[in-house]
Amino acid sequence: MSLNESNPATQTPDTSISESTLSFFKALSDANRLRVVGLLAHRPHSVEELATILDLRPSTVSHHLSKLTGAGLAKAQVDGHYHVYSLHLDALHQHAKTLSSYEGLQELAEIDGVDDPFDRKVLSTFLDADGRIAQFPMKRKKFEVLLRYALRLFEDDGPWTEKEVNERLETLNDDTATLRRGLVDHGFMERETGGGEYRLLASN
Amino acid sequence: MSLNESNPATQTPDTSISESTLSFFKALSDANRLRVVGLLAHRPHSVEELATILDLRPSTVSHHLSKLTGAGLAKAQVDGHYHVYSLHLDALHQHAKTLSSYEGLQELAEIDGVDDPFDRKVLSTFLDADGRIAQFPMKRKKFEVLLRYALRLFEDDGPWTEKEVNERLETLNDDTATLRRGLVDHGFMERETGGGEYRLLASN
DNA sequence: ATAATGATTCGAAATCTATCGAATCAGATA
DNA sequence: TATCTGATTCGATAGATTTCGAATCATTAT
Repeated sequence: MSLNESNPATQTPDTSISESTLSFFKALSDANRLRVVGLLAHRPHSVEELATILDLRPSTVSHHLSKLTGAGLAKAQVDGHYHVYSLHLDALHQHAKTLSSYEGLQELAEIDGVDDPFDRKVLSTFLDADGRIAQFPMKRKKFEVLLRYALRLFEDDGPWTEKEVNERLETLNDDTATLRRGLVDHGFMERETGGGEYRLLASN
Repeated sequence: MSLNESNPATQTPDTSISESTLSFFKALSDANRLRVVGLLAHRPHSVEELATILDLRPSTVSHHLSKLTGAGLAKAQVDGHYHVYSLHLDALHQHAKTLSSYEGLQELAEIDGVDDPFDRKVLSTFLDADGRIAQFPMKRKKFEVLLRYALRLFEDDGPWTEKEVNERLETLNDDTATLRRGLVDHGFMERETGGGEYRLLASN
């Protein structure tokens, strides 16, 4: 029993992974594009040249080049009506470094859709490999990062009973009371005065 | 006018690129597989665990893992009836190095279907980026590597007239006489006594 | 201005890939 | 031995990718 199963809010698709890493590998996952990179490593080439060497139509080469530039691997320099493409080494070296470092690799499994570097850092510190909260941080600011992380369990329309809230929070940590009180005290949720049900506050 | 156009022998498909490089990038060109790598970078996981975390069926995860192991990125350790997968860092570091070094990148455009390391070295030295012979080596052994490279222009059934032979060799170097004589003198081709046409000798 | 050339975009066809469920296989357990 | 559980393999399907040719753009040449 883990995250992601009966819970609608955890059905997050593959929006994880620094989008750029994926497009980087996708760009290099085709034989012809690898050859293009090899050719550009020798010297810059125009689209037509590449088309002749690779025995492909210019439109096809253009398509490949757009994937490479999209991944930051190549850049075009317009000269006359030739578009001369050359390699852009920065992206290559950066991703090569990711592959060489252990931390870089671990970040590939980082939490979905979290862009802020501070948030990523906090989450990678306090979540275990299964995405559960391993330990609560002392600092208020870090605790709030975890609370925002917990909010993704409540993306459907509320309100929810305390029992429902607890069930969802339990996928993150057994100490549901701390989490539930945290959500209220830090202004992410409110408890209705009437039935005592919970709902989200705006701004989320 | 370059290699690869009206010539049947140059219609070589994408058999270039150290097959392993391509499968490496293909293995990492999927969001879920990247997440698997990230998870394995934290600690080894069983198929079932991964399936739960990623919210995929075990059969799907199995499929992904077979791609990763096929690329040398992961390896399974059978324990009980659990298959515990862990990262295999060697492949990662090796390919990361390819990406960081200029020569490594250039080899991505290396010549189709040449496996022998010595041959690859010679060809990368004496061919230009378009696959033409930039210069003739002095050493007999290296010259023969180029002659074997030239043989791929004659994969259809001969014989060919001297004019036809020259036309094909011209795609490699303007000095067709040197190449043509080389092919004969080193025993790759023979000239018929009758009509003077050229044909291949066996062993090729 | 008109034509020509190289590049890109668009739409369509063929191929490949990710994913699932069902069937099978292999240890472990009763 | 029979059964259960986790892993793999197989077949099917929906979706993505590669590739082409035709149409369009932009820039140079006539």
